[in-house]
Amino acid sequence: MPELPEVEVVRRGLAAHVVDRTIATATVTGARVARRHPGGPVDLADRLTGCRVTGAHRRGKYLWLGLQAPDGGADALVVHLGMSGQLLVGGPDLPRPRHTHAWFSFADGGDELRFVDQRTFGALVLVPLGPDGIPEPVAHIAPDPFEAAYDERVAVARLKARHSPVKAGLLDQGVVSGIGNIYADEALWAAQVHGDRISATLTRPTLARVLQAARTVMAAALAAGGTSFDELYVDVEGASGYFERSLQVYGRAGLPCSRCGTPIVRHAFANRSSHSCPRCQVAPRARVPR
DNA sequence: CTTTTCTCCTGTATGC
DNA sequence: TGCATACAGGAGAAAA
Repeated sequence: MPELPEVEVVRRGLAAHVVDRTIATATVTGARVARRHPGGPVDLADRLTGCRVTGAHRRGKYLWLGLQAPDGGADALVVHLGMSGQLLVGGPDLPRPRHTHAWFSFADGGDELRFVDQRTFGALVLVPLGPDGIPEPVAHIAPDPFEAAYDERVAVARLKARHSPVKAGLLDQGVVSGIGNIYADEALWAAQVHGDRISATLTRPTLARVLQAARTVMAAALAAGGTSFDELYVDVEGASGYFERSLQVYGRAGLPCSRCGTPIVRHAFANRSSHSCPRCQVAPRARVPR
């Protein structure tokens, strides 16, 4: 997290607050935030200076700002929020939050845009934007369920080809993008499928049901402004969403399943945790090593 | 080639 | 009170 709904909330904020403005100065502190940028932090800041922001875009959990460079070239500032990244707008006279790793002022003298990231898994990259409109750092992930380019049959086929737990497939951004640990658990609960079931052993209609559940739950979360456990997951003005109160399994270990009353269980999954209803979501028989 | 594990990071909660 | 440890987890590299 932040996952697709939270990233989309941020994208909408950028569209409202940053698009059609021109960057006057750019500051990027430290190498880590620019570690994916070939030229490093100084090059990143230099190339942002004077750019006009032409649009705010998203695929899955990746965001990018379309940019018109002073020389007329089309670039994209690709942003991944990682675990704790935030894009916040704030007046230039207001103190920047702790863990602000980059900030941009605009020629109109209005609010700055700040990239704040406590756990530093987030990253910024500036790349040329090709004619297909998808920046190179985003090209390796699959479309998310809200894009016109999304094809459910393709996503089902990819899941059907995997010999791994279906939850691992949902989390693989090359299968379908935008889903993280929270919405994977929520989608599997809604579809009444246990995440440890081997993807290839599930029927195509079942896999389609899981994907549709993921889309439905993420749409509901977006309508609620996203999920916010604390101040880390907020929109560009720092406001929290309220989907947390609608979560059915994530973070609800020991609490009754809203469908059947059985206590929700939490269990280890790939060095993470999964949450499920032991009655609604039947676990696969443990594979016995021999 | 596919799948799993490891690693990056900091604030908060928990246990002794 | 102080210190060690666990946990949160996206995604790419490394290992299996």
